[in-house]
Amino acid sequence: MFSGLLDEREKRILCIVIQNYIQTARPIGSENICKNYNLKISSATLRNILANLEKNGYLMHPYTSAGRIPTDKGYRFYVDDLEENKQLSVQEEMLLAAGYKINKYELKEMLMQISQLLSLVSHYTGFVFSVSPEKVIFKHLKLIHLSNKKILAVFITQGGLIEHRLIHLQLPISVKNLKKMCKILNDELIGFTIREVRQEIFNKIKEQGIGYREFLELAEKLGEQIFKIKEELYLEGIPNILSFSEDDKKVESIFRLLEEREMLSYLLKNEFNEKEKVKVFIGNENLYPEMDNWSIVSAAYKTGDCSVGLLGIIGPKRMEYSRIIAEVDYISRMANKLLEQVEEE
Amino acid sequence: MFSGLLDEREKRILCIVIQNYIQTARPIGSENICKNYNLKISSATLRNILANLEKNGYLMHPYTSAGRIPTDKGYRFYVDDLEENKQLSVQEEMLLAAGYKINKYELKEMLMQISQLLSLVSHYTGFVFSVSPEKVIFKHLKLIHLSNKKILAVFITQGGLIEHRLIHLQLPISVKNLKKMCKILNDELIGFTIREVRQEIFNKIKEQGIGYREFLELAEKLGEQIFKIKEELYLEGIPNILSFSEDDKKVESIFRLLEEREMLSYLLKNEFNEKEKVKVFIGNENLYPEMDNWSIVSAAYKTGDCSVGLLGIIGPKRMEYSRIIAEVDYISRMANKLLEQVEEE
DNA sequence: TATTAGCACTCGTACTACTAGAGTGCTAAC
DNA sequence: GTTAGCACTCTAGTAGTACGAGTGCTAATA
Repeated sequence: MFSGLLDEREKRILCIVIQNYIQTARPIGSENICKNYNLKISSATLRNILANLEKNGYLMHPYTSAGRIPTDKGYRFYVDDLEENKQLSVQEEMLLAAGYKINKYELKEMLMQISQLLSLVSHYTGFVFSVSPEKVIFKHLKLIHLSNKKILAVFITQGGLIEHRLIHLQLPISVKNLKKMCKILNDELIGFTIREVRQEIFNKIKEQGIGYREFLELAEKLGEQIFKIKEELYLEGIPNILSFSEDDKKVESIFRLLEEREMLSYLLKNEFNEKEKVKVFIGNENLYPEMDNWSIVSAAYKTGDCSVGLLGIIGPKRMEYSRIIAEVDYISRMANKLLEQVEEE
Repeated sequence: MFSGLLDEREKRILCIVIQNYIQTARPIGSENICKNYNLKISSATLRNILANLEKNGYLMHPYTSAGRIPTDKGYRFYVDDLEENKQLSVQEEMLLAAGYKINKYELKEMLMQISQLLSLVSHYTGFVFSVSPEKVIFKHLKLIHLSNKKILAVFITQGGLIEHRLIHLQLPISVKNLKKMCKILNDELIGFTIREVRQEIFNKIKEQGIGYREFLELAEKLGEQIFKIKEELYLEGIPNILSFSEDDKKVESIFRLLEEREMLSYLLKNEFNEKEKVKVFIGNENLYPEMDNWSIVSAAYKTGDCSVGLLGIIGPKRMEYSRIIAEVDYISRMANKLLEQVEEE
């Protein structure tokens, strides 16, 4: 028996060890496996196999006479092996479809609700990480004249995001001029990303040569105040994750990590390109030492303008991957469908 | 020495015990107090005093030969005693004033930033609990015609809250009719609370006798979709609270409690009337058993229309009350000032 | 060559026993 | 009212021990 690939029996046993550990959070030993699973081999043979799996890095044991627990490589194998049959049961799917009404009227609220849904069904912590401003495309701007010095600006992106802001001007502007300005901006800026809009808006107005000072002021303030969307993170079900603190008290560092958003931003930018498949990041695969005992199951979602965000769940490394992957997969597909609808309408 | 009120020396010693416990999280005994604080009495006298304080319910000791720790009543005394000189140092005040730029352009974002600020300076978990819809007063509605069947509705409350929503109609509506509808609603609904608006909007349109079916549809959808604001809770600095889990793992239950919002809603409705003073809720004073080891320091804030919300921090019962009270006080006054500005402008 | 039984060995957990020390409460003297 | 002295109590920490789960190795077996 040389190292390298695993034969069927080894796979089977590896999966048993992992599933057992996921369920019980305890190491399991050869004797116990023999007793509980009807493998037609003795515990001695099993020990040989386990030793081999350990030699190849799939398992480890915390001390000499403890049973085996999976390594990250072990989990990785398990998850990859699983990935094919990640299907929700019909009941679950119906439950998900029927049991939750997502609000389609406001993108932000919708994202929040999706993250709630993720937490609800997974029993871990759900997150939705919104799209980065480089990818969001401007569609339409409305400037509403509340008074000569008070303008309500509302813009809509191609993905259906709506942002509003109250703008206070130093120099008064007339209704007529406001309309003019609005038309110019809509004509000039359509199709730009929000970041570009922010950079260009002042110049566009200047170029037009209609250099009323109030135009320039408004353009400047619009750029500063409204075209300034940022990545947002919706986290729901935080208490769920707390119940898994188990051995170490590193939960705190996880939340610090999440609050910084850097990690999710990194994943979004580097790990998800076009495909919208569910991806699993196990323990140290996340590159952050704080994530040592945790895994992320996530998928990208697309808004109407093809910008991408990230959604998924964070849970302990020993999570029920098969269930969770199926759930995240389902919800991400649901999210994409919902977002398409927002766009169409 | 009969029970009842505390004399100066007793007060002094009570405060020493509490401060010590706040700093070290350990019981302290008579001998130690004598050694470290220059009281001109022996440890035996001290023991008599401590026993007396315990008899009166200000202190307790977890077991026979442990030192004393404060009870809720003890903390309460300490905090009430403190309340007078809750002043921020000049440096701190300047730091707070200079170090943080609150965004004044969007109420929701502002509230979120305030809660971040609370967490940042207190090192505990900051919260801002927004106003209940019964108290928010309608000011202005804009209906923006995007297409015949697609309306962007934006409304502004007297407190400066802006809400928008995209409305999809079954029956097309013309620009002219939309304007008409908008005018009617603005005339009829000004001064109502949002809850009332929601109840009345359909009737108001009906009463006008201009019963085009598209008017009724729009009125109905407006009521359903946009005049539907709810209490919101901004929580920041969750990791901070996790580092205080100490003895028991009840942090989880705290967060479940917070997610439910009921407690804060209760406080807001029952404990804060007109005055905008900082209030401290210690341990079981909160009525929720989960709060046993935690305290809330909070203050009400007012938006322009005199509706009220709650802000503050949640931290371990043994927190640095004097510092925290001063900070919450300062930030709540700052918030009120900011909100006044929003209104004025 | 793969499988198995047998067995010595390892190490962590759980339990017990013991000690040191911190702190109390009481008493009697000042 | 204050203080010194002292017996008493209880915890935290340490050490010792027994148990048992599990391993890894060896030699026999199919």
